[in-house]
Amino acid sequence: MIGIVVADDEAMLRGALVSLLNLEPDLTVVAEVGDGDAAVKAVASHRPDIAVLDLEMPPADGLVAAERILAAGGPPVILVTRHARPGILRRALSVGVSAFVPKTTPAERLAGIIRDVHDGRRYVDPEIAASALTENDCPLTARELEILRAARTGRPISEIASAVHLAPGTVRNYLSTIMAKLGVSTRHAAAHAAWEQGWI
Amino acid sequence: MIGIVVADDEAMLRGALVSLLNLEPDLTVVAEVGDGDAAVKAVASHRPDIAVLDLEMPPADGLVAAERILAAGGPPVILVTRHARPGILRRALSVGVSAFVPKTTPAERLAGIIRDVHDGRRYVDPEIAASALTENDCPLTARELEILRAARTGRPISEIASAVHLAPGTVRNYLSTIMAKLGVSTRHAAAHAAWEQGWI
DNA sequence: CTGGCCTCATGACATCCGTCATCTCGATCG
DNA sequence: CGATCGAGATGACGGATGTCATGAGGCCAG
Repeated sequence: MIGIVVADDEAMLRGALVSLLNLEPDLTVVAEVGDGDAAVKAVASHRPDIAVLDLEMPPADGLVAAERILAAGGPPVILVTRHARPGILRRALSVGVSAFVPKTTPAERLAGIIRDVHDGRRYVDPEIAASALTENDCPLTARELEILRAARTGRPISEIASAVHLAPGTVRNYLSTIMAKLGVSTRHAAAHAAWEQGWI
Repeated sequence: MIGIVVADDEAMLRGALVSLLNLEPDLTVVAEVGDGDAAVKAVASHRPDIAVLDLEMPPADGLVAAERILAAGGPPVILVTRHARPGILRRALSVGVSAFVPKTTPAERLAGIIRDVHDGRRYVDPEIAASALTENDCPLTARELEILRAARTGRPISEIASAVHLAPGTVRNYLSTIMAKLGVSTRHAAAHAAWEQGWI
C-alpha cells in the first residue's frame, strides 16, 4: 500500500484526485492540504511514501515546499503544474523532485506515475522536457531577475528603485540590459516575456 | 438521468470530474472536450441537459462559449473558474449562465449544484457574490477595455495603435483617460490593475 | 596577480509617453 | 433643425524612459 499526501489549493481538483486515487487498491491518500506550508507539516507528521504537490499554491508555492520536504529527507515528490513552463522544470529538477506533470495529463495516468516513482523511477512530461532542452536557458542574472520582478506590476522606475534599494539610474541600466537580452523594447514587455518563460 | 457536457482544458481536472460525476447514479457525462469551440459543437451534437464549462480555456474562453450556447437556445450553463474575480461574475450573469463555481469548491458539491441547476435553480458562490456586490463596477468603456487588452503585453504605443487600427495619439488619449479612471500613472499599471479586477 | 564578470553609480542625449487643449465628423436627441 | 455627445485625431509641452559611455569596487578563475 502506497501512502500519499496531496497538496493543491484548488479543492475541486484536489478532492477529485483524492477520490480517484483512493479507488486504486494499492494507493491510499493519508492527508490532503491546501497550501505549501501545510504540505510540509503533513509530510512530517503522516510520513507518506509519496508527496503530490501543486506548483502554484499561494502563498507558499510547491517548489519551496518540495525543497523543504526533500531537504528534510522526506519522500519522493511529484510536482503537478498548470502552466508547464520550461524554466520551472529546470528549477524543479535541480531541487530534486522525482516527477514533473502538467495538469494537461489525464488524471488516470497519475496513478501509474505514482507507482513508477514509488519504484524509484522518475517521470518528466515529454513535451516539457523537449522544450526545456531546445529552449535557451535564462540569460538573466539573479539580480536582474529580482529587479524585473519588482517591475512586474507596471510601477514607474522611481518606485522600482526604492523597492530594490537602488538608484533610479542603476535600475534603468539593469532594465536596459535585460531588455537587450530578451530582445524587447520596453521593460514591461520584458517582464511579460520572462513570465511566459517561467523565469519570474 | 441528467446528461452533461464537460469542457476544461486541464485534462487532469476534466478526467477526474468526469469519473466522479459518472459515479453518481443519476448523472452521465455524454461528452468531454478541451476548449470553447469544441464545447459549442459538443453541445449542439449531443444535446446534454447541462453544460459545465471552464472559464479559462485558451484560445476560446468559456464565457464566449457560454454566450454562443445560450444564444442558440442550448442547455443551462455552469461556469467553473480558477480565478474567481468579481468582474467576471457580472459578465457571466449578464450572459445568462445558471451557476458560477470557483475551483476552490469541493468536487463533491458539484454534483449537487448540477442537480440544482437541472431543477431550474441557480447557484452563485457566496463569497464571490459578496465581493461582487461590494466591489465597484468597472468604470471603463468597451473601447477602453479593448485598447487596454491590446496594451497588456507591454508593447510600445505604436504597436498597440496598429493592433487596434487607431492613430498613436488617439491611443495615448484613451490610455490617459483609462489611467485617470484607475488612479495609476502608467498604462502598464493600468493593465495590471484591470487584470486583477477581472475586467480584462 | 590580472583579466573578466557582476554590481552599482553618474551624466548626457534622444525618444517615448502622459497630459491637455482643440478640432472634425457622424449620430442622436430634443 | 440646432444642440449635444462620443469616437477619433492633431499638436505642443514637460517629464519619464531607454541608450550609451564611463568608472569604481568586489569577487573569482586562470
